[in-house]
Amino acid sequence: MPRSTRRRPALAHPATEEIDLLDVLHALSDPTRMTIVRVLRSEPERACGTFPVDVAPSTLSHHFKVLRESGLITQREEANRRFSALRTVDLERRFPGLLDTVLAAHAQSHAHAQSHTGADPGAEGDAQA
Amino acid sequence: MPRSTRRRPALAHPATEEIDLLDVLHALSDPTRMTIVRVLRSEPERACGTFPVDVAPSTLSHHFKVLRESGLITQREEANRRFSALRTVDLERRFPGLLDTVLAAHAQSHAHAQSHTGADPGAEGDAQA
DNA sequence: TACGATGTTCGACGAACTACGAAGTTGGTT
DNA sequence: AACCAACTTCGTAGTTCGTCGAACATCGTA
Repeated sequence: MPRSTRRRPALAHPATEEIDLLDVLHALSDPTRMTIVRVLRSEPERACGTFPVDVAPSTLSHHFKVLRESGLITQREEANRRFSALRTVDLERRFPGLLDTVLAAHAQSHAHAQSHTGADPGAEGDAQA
Repeated sequence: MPRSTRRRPALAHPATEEIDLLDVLHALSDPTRMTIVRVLRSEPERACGTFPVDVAPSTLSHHFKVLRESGLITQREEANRRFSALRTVDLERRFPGLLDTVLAAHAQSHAHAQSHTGADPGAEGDAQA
C-alpha cells in the first residue's frame, strides 16, 4: 500500500530565491524550450502533449524537466496528465522584467521584414523558433 | 608580400539585424562569458588578457570567439593586442532593454544575504559568476 | 636577430546536451 | 480484465561544449 496519495516521486522545483540566472538563460537558449515558454506566456497552463513542437514525447519530457529545474515553469499532475505553467510571479520577483524583456526580444527577433503588417502571431502559428 | 595591411583574416562580426537572441542567451549562460560581459559593461574596452577569469589563454580565446560571433562584443586589433568592447548600441537597437535587464538580474542573483552591506563589487573583485 | 609578451589555431578529451525508441507507470474507458 | 492515452524513465547514439596543451603568428624590445 502506498504511504500517501501521491504515487510519483513528487516534482522538484527550485525555490524562488534559488533560481539561477545562468540556468534560466541556458534553458531559454533552446528553440523548443523557447517555444514552450512563449506559448505558456499567453495561457495560464497547458498539458504537455499539446504544444506546437515537433519532437518525440520522450524528448519533450526532457525539455520540460530542464524548464522545471531551471525554475521557469511549474508542473502539476492531474490524472495522467501533467500541466505546465510559467512561474511568472516568482520570476518577476527574482529577476524583475527579465521574462518580459526576453520574450519581447524574441518576438522582435522574428519580426523580419514584416513589422508593418502588424501580424504578430504571438506564440500561435509558428512552431519552433 | 601581403596584399593589404591586415595580415589576419579579419574578425567576423554579425550585423546588428543578424544578431540571434538564442545565440545571445546561450553566450550569456556561461559563467566565464557572463563575467567578461559584466566587466565590459563598466569599461569602454579592455584587452583580452586582463579579465579576472581563471582559464587557459586558449580557452579564453574560445569564449571571446563565442561572444563575438553571438554579436555581444566587438574586437579590435592593436599591435599584438586585441581589445574587446560590448556592442551596447547595437544590442539596444536589436533587443531593447535586454542587456540592462539581464545584467541587473545577474547582479541581484549574486546579492545573497548581504544586500545591506552596500558592498557591490560591480564587476570588480569577483572572478567567475 | 633573438627573445618575450599577447593571442590564436589546432587537435584532443571528457562532460553535457539533444534526440530517439523501447519499456514502464498511471488513470480513464470499454 | 483488457486497452488506450499521456507521460516518464532508461538506455543509447550523435553532437556540442568547455577545457587544456602544443604549436604558430605578430609585435615590441633587448
